[in-house]
Amino acid sequence: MDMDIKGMEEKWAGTWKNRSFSRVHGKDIFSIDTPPPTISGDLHMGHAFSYSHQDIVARYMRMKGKNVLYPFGFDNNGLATERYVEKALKVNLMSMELGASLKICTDKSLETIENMIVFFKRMGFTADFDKSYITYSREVWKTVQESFLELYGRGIAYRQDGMTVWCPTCRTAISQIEMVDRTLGSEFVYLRFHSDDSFIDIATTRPEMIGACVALAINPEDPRMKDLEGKEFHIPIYGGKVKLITDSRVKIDKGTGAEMICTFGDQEDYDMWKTHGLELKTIVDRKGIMRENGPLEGLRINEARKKIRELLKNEGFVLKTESIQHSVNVHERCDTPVEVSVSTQWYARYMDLKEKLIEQGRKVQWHPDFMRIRYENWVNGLKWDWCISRQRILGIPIPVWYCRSCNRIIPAEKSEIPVDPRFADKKACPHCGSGDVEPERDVMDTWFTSSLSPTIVNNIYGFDRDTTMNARFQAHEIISTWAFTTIYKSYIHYGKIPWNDAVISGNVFDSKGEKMSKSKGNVVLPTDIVEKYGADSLRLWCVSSSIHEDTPLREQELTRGRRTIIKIYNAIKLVSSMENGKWDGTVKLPFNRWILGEFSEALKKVETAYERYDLARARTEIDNLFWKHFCDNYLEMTKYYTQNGDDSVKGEIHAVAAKVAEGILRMYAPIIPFMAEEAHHMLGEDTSIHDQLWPVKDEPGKYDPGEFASAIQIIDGIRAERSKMKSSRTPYSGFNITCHEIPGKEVVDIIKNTLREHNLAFTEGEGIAVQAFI
RNA sequence: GGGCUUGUAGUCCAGUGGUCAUGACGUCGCUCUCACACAGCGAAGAUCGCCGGUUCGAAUCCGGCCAGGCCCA
Repeated sequence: MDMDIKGMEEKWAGTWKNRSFSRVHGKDIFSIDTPPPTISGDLHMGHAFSYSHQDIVARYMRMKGKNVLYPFGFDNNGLATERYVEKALKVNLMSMELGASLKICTDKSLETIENMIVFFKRMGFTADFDKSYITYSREVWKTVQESFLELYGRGIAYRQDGMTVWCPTCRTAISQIEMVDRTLGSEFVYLRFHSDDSFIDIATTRPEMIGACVALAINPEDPRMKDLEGKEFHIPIYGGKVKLITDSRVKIDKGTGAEMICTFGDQEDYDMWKTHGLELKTIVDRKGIMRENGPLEGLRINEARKKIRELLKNEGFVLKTESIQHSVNVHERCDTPVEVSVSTQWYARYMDLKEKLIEQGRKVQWHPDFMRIRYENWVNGLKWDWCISRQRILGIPIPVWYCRSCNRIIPAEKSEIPVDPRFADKKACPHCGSGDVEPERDVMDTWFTSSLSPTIVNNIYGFDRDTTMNARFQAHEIISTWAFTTIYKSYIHYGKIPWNDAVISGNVFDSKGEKMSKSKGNVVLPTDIVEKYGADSLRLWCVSSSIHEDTPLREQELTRGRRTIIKIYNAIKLVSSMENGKWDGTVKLPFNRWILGEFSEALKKVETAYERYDLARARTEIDNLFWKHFCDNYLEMTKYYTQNGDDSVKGEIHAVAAKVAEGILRMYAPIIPFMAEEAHHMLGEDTSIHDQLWPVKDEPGKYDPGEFASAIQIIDGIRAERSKMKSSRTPYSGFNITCHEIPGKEVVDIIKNTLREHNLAFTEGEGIAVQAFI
């Protein structure tokens, strides 16, 4: 009979829709720091994948009697949401009135969140959606602004001129995350700079920046150094002089081994400028137009580059040009090479904390452990403090004002927050009393918010805000952002680690192992998978490889998952049809003792695997117990005896089969909550399996599955031999079995009855061999 | 370019020193046996990325190389 998986799942999803699985009182708490999904569009397989892992662990921990704190949030602030809203509603937020665009963003994201929750519940996720938070909310603002104020008060958050990356096409500041590397063809121009009595040759891809040249640089190891040290060189075309400086970052073997430093051609220029305290000359505006009061005035960058090359050639400064391929940072959205400039930004200081942060990272248990190395590499490689301000609209406002009269920063009072200075009434400067006060218009980097997820959760649930959570689940590509900033914030605020365990997950790929993306057209929607295979099958796919592994979405895994569900349904149907009989409580039948032994051993392995977050292993062990031991062998053996046995035999089989079946279902329950619940009810239960506890093991050694192992081997051997005979259409009347120890009559009868082969002859000998005879 | 990581039958995955390398999907045989043909039983299919080293013995440890992924430059 065909099974209606979809109908079954929807029945239970309906039952659970309005119940809460939340149980966060008492002491023995297991808390999960869940990633708030970014509100940026459709649900994707990554959501289904990583949230399934968390839900499986949450369900397991509940069965172990833990009070599971499984909070949930949605991240609806930041650039990703802005873009999503702009695209979905075809609006330009930056050109609208601020209040209106914020409202549009909030409304649209709330609508999207509703849809996400519907799907998450359909997946069977048991997070505490009733109490879920959104990052763009007053409650979260409060936590985040408190954090900012504390950092400001302690001098950790500071305001300074710093590098900004601009996209001249989109006319906006962008973050490092939005840049991608492109290899582009370009031209290396070799130029000669003269001093009064000497010269030096440099090579550059950006000759148009020569008007912003503030120094020439050479490696300190360079042999030309001793002749040229301290000399000043004339800037071609523009006049004026620049000094030659030395810096080990200049590569001796690149170009001529000398560079011109301009403010700013690229990030390296910025680094040099900062390190050596050079002058600032700005000649490119934010639209990518030259503003220099020179020959290039008013030209676009590309036009300026052509023109300056001609001018330099005509004046005899160009030695040669060569075509090269080099890597350029471009804006991922429009492919325009980015420009670097300087603007005033807020920073959070951590360059002085590297060692401490590595130490903190080592207190966290990483799963798998090598993810810790990625974290440490990141911390070791940090070069600048964290720029936390963003020139966007949808973000948590930085709660400060500036006094125009005494130029001081006025932070919000603790009692004022949450506050949006952009809308707050103007106030008088507490320092000089002036009413000429200007609000900060920048908002914070979304990671400044995400980094506080444990604090946000602790606040919502009324725990001390520095409470260390049990486990963080997150993907590996955001170790350097989310995991890192969270560890940093926890250390700064509380001197503690945010969680004991960090469970790192991989990405979802398409069936060919490639990343899913809209442009490739290989996106598979989780909702479609649920429709076709069911949520349980999808959850089974989620544990088809280790959590941290990048996992391709393969049809075959989903097929296998669906087969598992159907198999469970049928096996449980058989068990539930068994007669009750009478049983005195002692397990006498050898196959009953055997399956109880196998069950106990599997239970131990599955438990260990769950504890280690090794969900794939847990699933494999349960599958093996269920399919191979329980269905293929155990249930086959019971058939003869449930038909022909007396009442006590029937009673014993029914009791053991039901016990093992229920135990298997409980082991499966965290992974496939729908089928487990359905089957639990088929066995005559009227409670929910998800309110039951983890099965208790029999005392070790009570049932030794090894006692029956040779019987299983003999059965396997006869099956193989019989199949061979039938395939080749060779007639046979019985089997000769050679084995090292001939089983007793009871076991021989079980073998005979199971296989319905009654003509078996046993001989003592080495190993186990089976041969058919005519 | 650097760090981390992965590379096992047509496909996906398990296995971290020792009998003929696990399981699944697919393929092929046989069987519609009273839970299940969305099944059962069986078969074929792997030079365990390549090269070298350690070892009595390596898929498993070490080194190098090649290819994919992620992060960073």
